[in-house]
Amino acid sequence: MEHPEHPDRRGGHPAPVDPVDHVAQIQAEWQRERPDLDVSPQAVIGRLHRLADRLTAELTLVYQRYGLGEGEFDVLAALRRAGAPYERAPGELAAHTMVTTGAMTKRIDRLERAGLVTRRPAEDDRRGRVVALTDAGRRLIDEAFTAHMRNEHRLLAHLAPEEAAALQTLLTAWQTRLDGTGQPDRRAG
Amino acid sequence: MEHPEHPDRRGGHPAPVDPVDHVAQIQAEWQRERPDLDVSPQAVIGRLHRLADRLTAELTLVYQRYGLGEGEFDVLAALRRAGAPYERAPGELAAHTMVTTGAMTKRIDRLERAGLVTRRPAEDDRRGRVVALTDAGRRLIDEAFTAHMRNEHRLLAHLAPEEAAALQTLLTAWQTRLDGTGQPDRRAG
DNA sequence: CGCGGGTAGCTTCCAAGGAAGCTATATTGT
DNA sequence: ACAATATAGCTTCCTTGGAAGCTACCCGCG
Repeated sequence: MEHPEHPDRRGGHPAPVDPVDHVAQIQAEWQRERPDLDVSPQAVIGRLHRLADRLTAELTLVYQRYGLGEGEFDVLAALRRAGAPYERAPGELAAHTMVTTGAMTKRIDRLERAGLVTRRPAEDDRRGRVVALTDAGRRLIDEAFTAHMRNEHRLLAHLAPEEAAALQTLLTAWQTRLDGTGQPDRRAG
Repeated sequence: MEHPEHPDRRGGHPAPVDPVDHVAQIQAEWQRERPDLDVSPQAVIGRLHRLADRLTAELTLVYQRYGLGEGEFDVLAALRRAGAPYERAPGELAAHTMVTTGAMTKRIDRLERAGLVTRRPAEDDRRGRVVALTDAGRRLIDEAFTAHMRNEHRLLAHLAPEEAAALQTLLTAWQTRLDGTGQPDRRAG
């Protein structure tokens, strides 16, 4: 992406934080180099991406404290959310967590190896499998999710309640409208 | 992540779009399973992530039309933005695009193989390298970036100007405040 | 009954980055 | 001047996920 989007990435030695505002600086450079273009959308889209990545980095820190990656956390949370007996089919989990079934197989592999979930054949349909939280898995995700929510509260506390509400409204509206008429950009090159 | 966050991922057969609102549904499930927790932050953080991923998916479609991945697009854009003669050190590019130098090496490898950039030794410092856009590279990124901005305008058009302005303000404020006092969550377990 | 399409999960291969360490070179302190 | 340290870029290995295809199985229809 041109993106001013793309903030942090996670580990490594990526860039220092910019003084004024990285996005604004990038816009200024484009202004100079391509004065024929109106790059104002970057102010929103770029900042949205940077903020999302920043938040992801913060949230990931908590997952790590429980020995979980983002993917594993997602799966455990989906199982926990399902309610007792904390079971779901791999395909359901894939749909819920928005990854392919191939990715889900591997996530479950890791969680099974860690003793956090079990995998057994489904009773009715012999193609099917049932993934279930173990006791250790349930305890872990309960603890981790509690810490996760504490963390989200902490992050959101930087906004006043009205600001948070306004932000939520705008995000929901945009998403909804994209889903609505949202045909992708079809124009040729 | 628990995340309602994590929307689309890109390819594959990930989930269908939810009727009401995936995030709201997830919140309801947590409400039932963990009534002791206040999961309201998900309404903002989750939706932010879902929207960001949705936008990324849309933007990626345009990069693909030019045979570029997100990473390559970023590098070409950073070089183009630098102004004539469109040159930068790999380390600068890594910092600008927020990836490790290892990732940058590989991006440059791909772009060099595609004939879009060249790599030559720096004159003053014999450890250094200079990455430069080729003519083909400059032409491609100029075209691709034009299409990219068209695409961003299209996506942003779903918001009224005042909405976009308000969103930008909120995003900037949040990011700034996170950068400010933003110590990560240090609490143990 | 048994054939054929659809479905579920898994496997294999590939793409892209991060982490850490290597090499060559620059810089700094004494 | 020269040893110690820092820096630039690259390389290697590992992780994660997507793409596509495989196998087993279900189910409906002739």
